[in-house]
Amino acid sequence: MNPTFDDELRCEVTTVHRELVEQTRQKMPAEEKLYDLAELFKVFGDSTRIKIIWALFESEMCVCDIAALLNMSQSAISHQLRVLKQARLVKPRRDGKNMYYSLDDEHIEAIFYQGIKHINE
Amino acid sequence: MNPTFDDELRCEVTTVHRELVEQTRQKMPAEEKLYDLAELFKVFGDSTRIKIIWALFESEMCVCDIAALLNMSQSAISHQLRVLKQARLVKPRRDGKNMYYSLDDEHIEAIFYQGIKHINE
DNA sequence: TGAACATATGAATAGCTGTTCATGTATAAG
DNA sequence: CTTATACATGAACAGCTATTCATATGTTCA
Repeated sequence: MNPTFDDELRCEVTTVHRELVEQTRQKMPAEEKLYDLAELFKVFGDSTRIKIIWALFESEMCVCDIAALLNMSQSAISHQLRVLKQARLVKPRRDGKNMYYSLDDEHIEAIFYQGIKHINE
Repeated sequence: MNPTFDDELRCEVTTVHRELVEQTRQKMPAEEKLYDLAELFKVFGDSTRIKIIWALFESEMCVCDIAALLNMSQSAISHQLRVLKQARLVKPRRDGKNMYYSLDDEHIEAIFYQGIKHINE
């Protein structure tokens, strides 16, 4: 069942550029893609996670190293590592009692680099 | 006053790689930079704002166009445009009763492109 | 000037998020 | 087997956020 024209262009006010809106609607990526993109950036949108990732640019680290580096509790770091792992941004490696985490994506640096360029303007 | 060695390496557990932690600490950007970076990504971390930005890749649009395109209220869009404006990601242009918004940053596309590459893996 | 339109904004609220605390699980060593 | 260590995890809670609702501001036109 197609939505009606009114459904697609509902707006409290009346000055809508119908053609532009229709064209843009058709060029937009699937709703799900845009949602996933927002979810990815949401993961980057926390300074603790940003710090963890930046630390891992340097080297893989165990949980306790990261906790000491950021002066935060082991539990807090572990929770955040789980978020990063679920987003497939870091991956764990067990060595005895320690879990070593490292970056699992080659795009992160490019994303951060562009972000830095923006905030430096 | 320098913090003590204990202050810098506090961790509930004991296996800390002191040298690595110290080296990494010195290579980390200033706390404020990392905070600002997180704030920037936080702006991208909402699907409504992602959709607005994506729409503006196509063309500048007035508030009502965007509201119609996303089938959301004018007020909701206006609030989000304010967030984007404060982050210096969009800029407004008045034409009569309408406010036209357009992108105000050339890094956004590169950031989104890398993000898309990650979620497509 | 007054009415209609387009947008902005403050208050309120429901839903989400990051940390802490307590506790569970996995590994190593004696 | 027991203990200690390193990490994970569930519950709880405080703080934040995105939307709605009501209303204000700014612009055009008659």
